[in-house]
Amino acid sequence: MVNAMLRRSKQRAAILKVLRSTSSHPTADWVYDQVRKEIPNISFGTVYRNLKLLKDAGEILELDLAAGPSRYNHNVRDHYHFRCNRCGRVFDLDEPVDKDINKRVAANTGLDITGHALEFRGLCKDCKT
Amino acid sequence: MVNAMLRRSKQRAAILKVLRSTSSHPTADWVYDQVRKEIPNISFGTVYRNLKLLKDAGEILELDLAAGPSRYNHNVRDHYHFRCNRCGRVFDLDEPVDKDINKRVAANTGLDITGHALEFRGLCKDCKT
DNA sequence: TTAGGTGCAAAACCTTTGCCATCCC
DNA sequence: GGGATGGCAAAGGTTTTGCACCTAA
Repeated sequence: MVNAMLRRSKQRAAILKVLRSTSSHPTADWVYDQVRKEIPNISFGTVYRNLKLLKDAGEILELDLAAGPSRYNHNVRDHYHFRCNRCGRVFDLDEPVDKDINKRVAANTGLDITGHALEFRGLCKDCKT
Repeated sequence: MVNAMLRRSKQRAAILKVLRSTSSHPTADWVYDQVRKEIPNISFGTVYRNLKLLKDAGEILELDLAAGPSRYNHNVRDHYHFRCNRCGRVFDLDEPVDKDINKRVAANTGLDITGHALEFRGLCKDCKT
């Protein structure tokens, strides 16, 4: 519950270094491969444990767009989502979809952008107490 | 590759009915539990197979916000992401974060909104050929 | 000294797949 | 009949966890 004291370890330092060396958002698997170049016998458990510790300590971010099992929906229109932080349920939102933002960001970045996904977070009506 | 012919089956019909009965975005596990009330001996494999078939047929959507393994990032500022449709890599974007949109959507929906995640899709510079 | 950290391996989860019987067209 | 579909179970990929041994403070 309370902040556990984080001790130094070369494994954690190496993991952090690898993460800071890239501008992409690697998977645990990729981090493991990279760190093994420096610490050949590091284990997967250690990588996962440290990613979790670093995340809890606020030193890194886990891409929460990729959280939990797949979810399915019969609504095939383009739309946005809301995910409740407490119960985890996901609902459709009836908000207008911003069709220009793809072009704006494409112009700014030079990337070839075909779409976007937007998910809001908070408490749903049931969980609001 | 070509559209396989979709034949009728009571299992697939039941799965679709369950999905259409809810406004949330259930997991395969939840769908399985619901469908079992009607078809007690349906199997998990059938649920997954049909979710995939229905998705490929465009009848339902898989929430692609929850795709693939977790990804980690040392950038803890609030920021948006770009995911390449071809190579799958994820990058940070240096676009301004819209801080007002949470309030706007909260006002429209009555939900308690604390944040949002925005991810753009397309082809990265390396994959653009 | 000692609580936190590691390596290893097993387990837990979620999803896919192979096999063969069954059903629909 | 023959290809699509289903049930079952095994396998696959990702993440977590228990345990005995280390190590930083």
